[in-house]
Amino acid sequence: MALEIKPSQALKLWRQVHLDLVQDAHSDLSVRQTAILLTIYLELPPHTVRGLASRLGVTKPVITRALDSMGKLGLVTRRRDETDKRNVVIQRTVAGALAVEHLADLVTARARELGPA
Amino acid sequence: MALEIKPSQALKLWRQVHLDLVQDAHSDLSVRQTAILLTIYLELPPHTVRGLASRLGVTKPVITRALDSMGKLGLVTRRRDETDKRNVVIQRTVAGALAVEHLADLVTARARELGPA
DNA sequence: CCCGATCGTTACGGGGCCGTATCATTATCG
DNA sequence: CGATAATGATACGGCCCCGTAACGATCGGG
Repeated sequence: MALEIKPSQALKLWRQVHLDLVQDAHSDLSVRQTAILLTIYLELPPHTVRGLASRLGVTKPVITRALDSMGKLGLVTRRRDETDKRNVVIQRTVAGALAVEHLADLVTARARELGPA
Repeated sequence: MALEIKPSQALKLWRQVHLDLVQDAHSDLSVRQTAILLTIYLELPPHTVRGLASRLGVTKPVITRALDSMGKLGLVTRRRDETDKRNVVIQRTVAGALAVEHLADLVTARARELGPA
């Protein structure tokens, strides 16, 4: 059951949601951070720094720094893996889940307003 | 003719396209720059710095700097308005149109791959 | 004609993110 | 036990973006 969307509709949707994001003071996430956040909340745990780095095709420091920033915003938490203390397990938070849900609402709402052109 | 999309589909779409953008070396635009680019290419000309600033809810220097960056990438061009030499008219370019088209293809392709959940 | 208003740009200080290289900690294997 | 590998964090230098404030150029009304 694929989602049929015309290129012009896709652009309108993309633009409108981005306008919303720019004006929303709480949405200060970069493209990379958004990709990380959604991967954490959509793919099955556990998530590690290394796993996210290879999944996104970026270096590990990118993930570490993004987790620092998102941690300050309360969107994710880190905990050491007790079975292998080298690993760090990234955990979801209530605030993070709310942010993801907010984004989903934003996209669906703007999609609903799209015209046929 | 609204576009019906479920929240879970919206999130999957958003995530997948963002993963593509992160891995695409040519896509180095921030959220703000993307909003500006799409506004220029989707809304009717003429576009001015002041108009874009008020449309996005940001200050004028933000627009000026974004146009500088996007100009270096060849995505837009500026020209002084001869009738009122205080104004600057932002113009589209072939490279910018291609970039917008590429984004549209990306979104539509990923939407087509979505499952029903 | 002049002075205020408007437009876009630039200057400044601050902060964030990047990639590479390196580090400390921990696990693994001979 | 000791050497090696693996994991995540940190240091460094560089670049880009931000918001505020100021600036030069241009227009327009009195």
